[in-house]
Amino acid sequence: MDRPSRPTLRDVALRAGVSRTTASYALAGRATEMRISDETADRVLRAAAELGFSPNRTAQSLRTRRSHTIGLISDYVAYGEFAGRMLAGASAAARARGTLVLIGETEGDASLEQQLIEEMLVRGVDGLVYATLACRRITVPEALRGTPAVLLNCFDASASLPAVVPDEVEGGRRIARIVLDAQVDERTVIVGNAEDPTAIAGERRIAGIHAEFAQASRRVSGHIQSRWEVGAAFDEVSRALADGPLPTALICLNDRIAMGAYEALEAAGLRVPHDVSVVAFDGSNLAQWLRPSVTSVGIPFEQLGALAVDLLLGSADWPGHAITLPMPVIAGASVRAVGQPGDITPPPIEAG
Amino acid sequence: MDRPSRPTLRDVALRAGVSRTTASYALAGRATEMRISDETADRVLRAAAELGFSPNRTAQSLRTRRSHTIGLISDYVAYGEFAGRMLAGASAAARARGTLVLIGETEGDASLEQQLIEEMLVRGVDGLVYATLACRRITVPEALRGTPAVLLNCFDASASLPAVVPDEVEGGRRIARIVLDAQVDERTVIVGNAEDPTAIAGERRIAGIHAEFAQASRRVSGHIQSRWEVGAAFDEVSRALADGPLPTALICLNDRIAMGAYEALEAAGLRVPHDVSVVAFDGSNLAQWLRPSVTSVGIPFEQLGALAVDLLLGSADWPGHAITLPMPVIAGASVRAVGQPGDITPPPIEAG
DNA sequence: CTGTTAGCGCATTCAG
DNA sequence: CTGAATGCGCTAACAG
Repeated sequence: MDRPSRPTLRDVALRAGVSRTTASYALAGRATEMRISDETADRVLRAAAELGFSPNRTAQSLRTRRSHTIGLISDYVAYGEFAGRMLAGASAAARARGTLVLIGETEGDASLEQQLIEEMLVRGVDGLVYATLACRRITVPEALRGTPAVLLNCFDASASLPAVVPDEVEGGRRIARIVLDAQVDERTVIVGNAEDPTAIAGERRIAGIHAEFAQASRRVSGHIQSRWEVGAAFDEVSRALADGPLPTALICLNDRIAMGAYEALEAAGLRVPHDVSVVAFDGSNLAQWLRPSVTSVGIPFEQLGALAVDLLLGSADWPGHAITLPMPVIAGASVRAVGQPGDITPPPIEAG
Repeated sequence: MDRPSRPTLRDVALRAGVSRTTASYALAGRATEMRISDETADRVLRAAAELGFSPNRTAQSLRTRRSHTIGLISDYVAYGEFAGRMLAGASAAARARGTLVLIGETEGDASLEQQLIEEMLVRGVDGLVYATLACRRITVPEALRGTPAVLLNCFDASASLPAVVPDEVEGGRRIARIVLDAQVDERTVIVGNAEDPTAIAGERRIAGIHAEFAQASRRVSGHIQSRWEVGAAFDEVSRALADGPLPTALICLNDRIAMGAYEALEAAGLRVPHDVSVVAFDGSNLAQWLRPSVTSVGIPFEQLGALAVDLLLGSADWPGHAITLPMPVIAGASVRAVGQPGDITPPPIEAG
């Protein structure tokens, strides 16, 4: 008493009174090409519909070597909202092309990574998306060679594989422009370190900020080193506030740092944006939940994921170098508007 | 010039100088059972290793009707950290049994849901996990009938399918016990509504809180209705603080509400836990990031996901009704300790 | 226009 | 102990 097995092509052909070949062609939409009469093709289609037939992808895959399935390997699929958004974007783009996504979480373990890639390959995936939670420079795993693959939120120095990453430098410029435009840039301080040599988001964001300030003939006044965590940021910003002159603007390298900075400012009796303007990166939910909401440059995770899949499945072209996607500014209420009264009235500043 | 195709069983047999049958048995670990000499079996294993052989799962699957792949259907895989944690737990449990996970996000669309289930079935998945982001009562989709399936973070009233859910009632009791033990329960107010008839977390948490209070011959003093969002909670708690008597303890139905409550308390010049103790549900990162960190009852998402998969793949037994998993208390610093000075010194309270 | 035939790579029954 | 033969469900030459 097994569960009733699904109808097979044979059943459809039988019911339509044709051969399996004819049924196959009709179902594949190659009726006219194969000069099958409309009447016959129609009969096949009707039979299939009545039986609720859909082709067994396993058998189809064995024959055609296309599984309509791709694999997505990531260091973390469970770390906050970001990985989920990449997955969602990739999954939606794949589904739009009739393919499903197999997931694998490596937790950064190279051996596990290789096992997962192998497991996907023996299942005949049509290709692999290799993603990282944090944007980083990587060396392509050996197991990825010989298979269609695309890098998502990471890239290889030799550009051996198509890659999709956020335009972090331009993102840095955008957030800097907001500070400059609001004229709260008298004492702008960056918060967050950039010590991990493989995670490149920090250095690129900083580079963008400096570039935009330089272009406006301005300079960033300081840099508070801090891990990208709430607690660390609270500690470091608190210390900086106690030690040095008050900043007029804080550019936090991510939203968690902004949260820590908020807490530190509040503890110091400073108000955002009245006393200090705060901007950040990531555009996470957290940025919107804080009071006032943080103006933050978001990461287009869904689009990154979707583009990676489109690249993999051939509907997008690869220019031969990493594709960068723009980072949207998500406006909050954490920047003092020009002309809005504050403790410090912005004086005209001479260019450095 | 195709990429070199993977070695096949034939190649292994050839290299070992045996038939495909023998190679198959040796590789399947059925050497002794089939009375194959150790020497021969060894030769096969070596040949396989040298060639880097692993069986083509597609072919294997077509023959055996087992794909070593399961599908996970969820309304949202991209909504915050929760869905990711379920995925991670499910994925890890599956991998431990040599199976991979196919994902599908329905966004609550029944038609899309059915399509995704069908797509997974035609790929020959060994079973399906049907998950919801919020714990809810559901009616099992028709497409799930006739296939091994397990419900994750949701359940069917008729218990037609194995289900795994957090023990929300016991979670409610635990958080209530913390408030009672700390003796900050003079004026305990619940924050959050429970209006969605299908999402049962709210009503169960509330039931647990009331039960524990009743057992201690105490009563909850009030209930602030609010959507489970930061902004809404800020508004409602602010209003309540302005209108009525000050609470001594706030039990927030999730962490986002707690964040809104924190902001409202701060705006009202009240300190946590000095003036008001705050506890919550979900145990999200947010609870740890707030200052002071929020004592929160967590949801064991990884374990829920893992257990669902174990149930599906047959290594765990189903008692015939939904399995509940305990919700761990994640201690924070948001509850005033017994004897710690506060604006309100807890007097002995007469039982109601 | 349609049917026959031959595998895709593997597991398995049945003779040696 | 081992090898030849069969078929999972489907696609695609290749004849009719």
